[in-house]
Amino acid sequence: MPTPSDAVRDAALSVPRTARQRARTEITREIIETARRHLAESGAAGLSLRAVARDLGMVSSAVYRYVPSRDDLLTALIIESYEHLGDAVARSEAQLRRGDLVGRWLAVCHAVRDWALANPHEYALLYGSPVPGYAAPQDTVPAGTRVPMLLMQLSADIIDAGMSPEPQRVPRAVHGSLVPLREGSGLPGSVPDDSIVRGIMAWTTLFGAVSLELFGQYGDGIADPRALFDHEMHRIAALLVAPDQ
Amino acid sequence: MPTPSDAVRDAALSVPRTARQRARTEITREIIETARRHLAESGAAGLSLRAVARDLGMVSSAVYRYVPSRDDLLTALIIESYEHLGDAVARSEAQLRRGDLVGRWLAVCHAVRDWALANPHEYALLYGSPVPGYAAPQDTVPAGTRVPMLLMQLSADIIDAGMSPEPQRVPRAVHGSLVPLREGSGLPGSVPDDSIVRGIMAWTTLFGAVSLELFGQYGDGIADPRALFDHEMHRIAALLVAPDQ
DNA sequence: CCTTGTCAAGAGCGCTGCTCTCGTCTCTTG
DNA sequence: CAAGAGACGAGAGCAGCGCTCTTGACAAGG
Repeated sequence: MPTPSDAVRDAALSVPRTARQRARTEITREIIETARRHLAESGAAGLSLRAVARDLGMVSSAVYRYVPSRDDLLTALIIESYEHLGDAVARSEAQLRRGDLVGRWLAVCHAVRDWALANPHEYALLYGSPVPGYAAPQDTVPAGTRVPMLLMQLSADIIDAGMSPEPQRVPRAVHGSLVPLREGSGLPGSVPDDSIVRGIMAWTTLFGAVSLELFGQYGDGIADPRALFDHEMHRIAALLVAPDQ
Repeated sequence: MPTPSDAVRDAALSVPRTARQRARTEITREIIETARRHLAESGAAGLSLRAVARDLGMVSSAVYRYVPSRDDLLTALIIESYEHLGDAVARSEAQLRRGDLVGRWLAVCHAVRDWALANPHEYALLYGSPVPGYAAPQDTVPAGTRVPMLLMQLSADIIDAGMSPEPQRVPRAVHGSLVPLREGSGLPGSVPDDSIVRGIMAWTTLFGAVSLELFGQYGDGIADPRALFDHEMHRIAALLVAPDQ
């Protein structure tokens, strides 16, 4: 008695057994794929289970054999999109010399921005207002932390290279605030609070800049958003690694 | 022959003449008010013209005499929300001594965050993913730039007080990128590019921090978001005004 | 072979945004 | 003051949505 939730999971793992099960995971994958195409074209708000079914030549009720609900389909798309973004960023960042810390930071920045510009609806789904009530369940967390994790690794590398800026004192309350993050991320205890704060602020500014641009907050006030973005991220770089090179 | 768009505008201006017109602006205002209540409770996605009509004891088609479409209603709510946020921020910032530049910056930060926490759905409507296709027309621009304008004024005051940090060199492309913003904001030409960039980055980090927290990107990694936010904004303060006090 | 379980299809419920018509009421003009 | 022009509320209706339930056909396993 396979439930639709199982189908979504199996489609990701893709470990079929009988012909029935193979067909099942196959169709589930097709549904998610078609939904991803619709998402890219019309955005999350315009994603319709019925339209997806129509595209696949099946009737809407049949889709519910494979997907429990529209929200679950969106959740699957969220996870998939996080992975796509994570892949794009990791791929871009991996091309640089490990010792080129500033270069790696800038690579992450532009990879995020480029991906967001290429996939605006997906980015909006990930980082915009949470659409379906407050859907985002625990399933999306591991995928969603990939980019922040990558930045944490970069922070650790900066420390190892002895390129950290003069550590700044961090208030007691902030130290306590970071405890669950330390535990959840497996960050070595030797990383000082100051570095974590710097990492968070860098990620915050990166996210903020991309979102402001993509969500139209600049209006037509900024002629060349890429130039501004690049400059901003260069300035943040000075926050992350000491300028003495 | 009053069009529904006129009704929405008149409700804001409220200059009635005949009894008919007074009733018209009155009802239009009630519609927007009820819609704002629904927005606060269920979010933009859950806002239904029919539900608003039901709440007002009228039939759905009657609402269309006053509001051209759901998107226009949302646009009206966007403008109203921008004004509310702008009021809250301006009120909070005005309470501080003009010379207390860091204090004014922090007041703006906490006013934005407090308002966002108190009105999450409104904040999501303003700064989250643009819901209705790409609605946000020109009407929302003046209201939407209130907070950034306030920060621009703060930047100008910092310069006037001679408290600006050592100006940093700004690339040619970035200078050009800022031209339309200079023209649109009536900023005095004496304000250097560097100050504008600092202002944009401050606004970017403020916006990013509030959005990351409100949209659930911190997960449960941050125990005391307010403490972290306050600390981050203090650090940004050092970017805006020279630490020599 | 035959039972069990999976499947696609269709009908249907309640909701949505939006349009059109119709009878009524009000304001304005002759 | 009366008559025509215009604004209005109510209702029916269309197409779409998410989702549920029933029905009949098919395949898998005992």
